[in-house]
Amino acid sequence: MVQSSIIPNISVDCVIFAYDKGLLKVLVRKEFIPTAKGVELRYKLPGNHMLFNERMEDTASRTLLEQTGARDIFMSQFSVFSDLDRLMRNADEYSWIKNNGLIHERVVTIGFYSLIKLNQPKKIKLIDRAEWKNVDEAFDLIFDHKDILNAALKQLRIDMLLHPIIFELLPQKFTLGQLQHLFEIILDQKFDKRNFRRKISGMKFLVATEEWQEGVAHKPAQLYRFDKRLYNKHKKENFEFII
Amino acid sequence: MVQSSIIPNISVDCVIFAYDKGLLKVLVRKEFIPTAKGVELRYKLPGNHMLFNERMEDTASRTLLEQTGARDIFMSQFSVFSDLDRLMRNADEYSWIKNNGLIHERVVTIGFYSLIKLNQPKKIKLIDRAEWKNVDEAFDLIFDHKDILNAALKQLRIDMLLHPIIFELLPQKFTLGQLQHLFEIILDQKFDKRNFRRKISGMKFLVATEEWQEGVAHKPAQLYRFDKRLYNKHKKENFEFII
DNA sequence: TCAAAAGTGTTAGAGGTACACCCATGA
DNA sequence: TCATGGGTGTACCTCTAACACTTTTGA
Repeated sequence: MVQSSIIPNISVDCVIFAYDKGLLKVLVRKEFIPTAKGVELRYKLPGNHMLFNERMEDTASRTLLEQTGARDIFMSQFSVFSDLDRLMRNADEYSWIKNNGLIHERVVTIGFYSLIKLNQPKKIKLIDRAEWKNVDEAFDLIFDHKDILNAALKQLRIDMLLHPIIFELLPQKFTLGQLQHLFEIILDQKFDKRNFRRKISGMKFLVATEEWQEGVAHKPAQLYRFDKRLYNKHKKENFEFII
Repeated sequence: MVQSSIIPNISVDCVIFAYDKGLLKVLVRKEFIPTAKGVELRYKLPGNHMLFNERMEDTASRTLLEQTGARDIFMSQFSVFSDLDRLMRNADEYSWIKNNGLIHERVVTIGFYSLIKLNQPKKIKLIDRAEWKNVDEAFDLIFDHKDILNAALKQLRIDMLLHPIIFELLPQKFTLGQLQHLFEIILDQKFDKRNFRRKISGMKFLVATEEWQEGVAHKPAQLYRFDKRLYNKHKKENFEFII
């Protein structure tokens, strides 16, 4: 891809969430920023400038593919960030990215958030310098990327109550305990186990498989899966997901 | 403002809603497009290219001010439109806007929707060629503006259930009948009058004034107002609006 | 045998839904 | 006096919230 095909004033930034070992993770890229005090390690969200022959969704897919090696990842455009000083809040960060030659003084960025299954079925291969960070430990992000992350989380919290997107973070087959726990960590709110399961069991599109957990030091849980077809049938009547 | 300060690839389009005589209106601009068959009357949403020294909200405010003469109008950024052919789906429309000299081949537009009080308290003065159209009669919009309008409506329907924004469309003092009717026409759904009023009366931030409707050919209704302070107090406990 | 999560019912209260009549006003 | 929307109460039912114990497994 040639340099000239880049739209200089528009970029797409991706907030890629994953659920791993009971924690909500976000994908960040390590960057080493030279400052007066020496080289500082900072993080940024993955992103790219939009190309002239791309829709914003294409730029987002390209970024996801580039960072994780995965295609067909769930993504949702949630907000735009256009503050005049968004790249210039910190002089060191700005001169660093300016020196990388990729950037115009004024870049409006379109925020996408993505949900990705870490285990199955697609293999995830992070590129060099990309890493998963716990969402609540991702503070030292450059530019306005912390704002973007917070806005993504806020949108995710709304969307997950209205649409069945939470399953994008879980393996194909999961336990109700995992499902409940994932709700709890994203919403930062505890649910009563029995009430949660009663509500869930009213959802016809959550179907029990004949498989059980293995190798756990407690009573193994039955595995469930999300049935998209059943969901599409039922949502017409039920209007939406609504947990 | 000089031409050179325009960012050529980014625009903001505004879907401005209003409630008038029991109908939901949207502001459109008349455009006369020369075609092989003669001059055709088409409509477009108001919008502007972003300037280099503007945030997207500034571009939106500028557009609102320019079209209606009003400031401090409620607005909300809801989506971005970046399809490659979004300005070129129709050759006549494209050559018309290209001849107006304002446009680059590739423009990504940021969609805002606005809610505006037609009667009070600010005086609305539409500029030439702007007019209110019933939302369900706004079909012949150019470019992808019909898509933008539909997306705005969809977002409005979600937002109005979660946040107390519906009052932005009503006069400062309104009847419960108006409020219910406005819900009904936006959501395209009927509500039971008694149940609606019971629910409403649980909302402490909707306060009855000591004024009544005048000049109506039926029993005059009591006027209510939305109290933002009370809302801000109560929402902490109640989490949100949620109708 | 211990620790850890799975799995399961009941009750009380709150909130939702469905439904019909009289009232005040201007035309 | 008629048409129009305003204003009101009740009964049923569903959903929510709160709560504790037994089971199965690996370590």
